[in-house]
Amino acid sequence: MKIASFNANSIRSRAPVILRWLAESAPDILCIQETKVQDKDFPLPVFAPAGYEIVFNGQKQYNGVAIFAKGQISKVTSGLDDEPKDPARLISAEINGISLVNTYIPQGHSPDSEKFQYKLQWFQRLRKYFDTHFSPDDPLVWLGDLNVALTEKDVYAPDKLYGSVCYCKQTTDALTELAAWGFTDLFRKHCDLPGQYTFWDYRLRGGFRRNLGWRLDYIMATQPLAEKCTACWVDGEPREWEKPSDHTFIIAEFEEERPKKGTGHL
DNA sequence: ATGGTCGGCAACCGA
Repeated sequence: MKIASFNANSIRSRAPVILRWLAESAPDILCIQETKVQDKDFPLPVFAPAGYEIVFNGQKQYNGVAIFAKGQISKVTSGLDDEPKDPARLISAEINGISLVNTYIPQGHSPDSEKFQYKLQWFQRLRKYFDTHFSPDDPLVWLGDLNVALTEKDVYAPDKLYGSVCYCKQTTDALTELAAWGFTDLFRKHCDLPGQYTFWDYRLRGGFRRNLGWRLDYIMATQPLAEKCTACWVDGEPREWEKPSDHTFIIAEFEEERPKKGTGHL
């Protein structure tokens, strides 16, 4: 069983990339952020041949989240509980007995801005959301573009970049504290290497080739699922795609539930 | 090089 995450930066523009990746990687679940499309314009016919059930919640121009799944999707909700709910930044569902929370956390603009305070509040509100709806004992996956690089291994130039909205004390503390609710960072569980990124700024010349990246996209899981995770890796070369992008895919693999011996018919 | 390039959408905002 495989679960993946991808910031599409426009699902309509990135559709050919997503279709090809789905065919190659065959995830059971793919969560997408920054679809940048209103629900009435979501390109369902484009993705129909891939054979996924799709749920989504978007808005005009910015944000937007979606879940693709091979299994049946149930209990779909959007947004945080309190105002502003930000329904185009959080979509939750249940698939094959697993709860999923797919988030696109605010980027923060600059550390001295109101938008940065809003970003920090988002982590506080998300903790309340987890407290209200889940227990750390539930099989729960929280994934998406969290807009935080957790440690010096997660950015290309930690000394130079420390203090930016996606890598500073407030944001790394916010994510560390929220993860302490009961989540394991599945990528870090399996790989201790620096230089493993999911985002490269378009504006840096040769940024991908020079690996001037950030690890901003995560697959987090509670203990019952984290212990079943057998691998987690970043996948794809986004500057080489037919529609080059600034994010790449992250994917986690879990043990299949196997029928127990001796319980079948002879 | 304290820069620059995308996407949506039609002048700029957001990343």
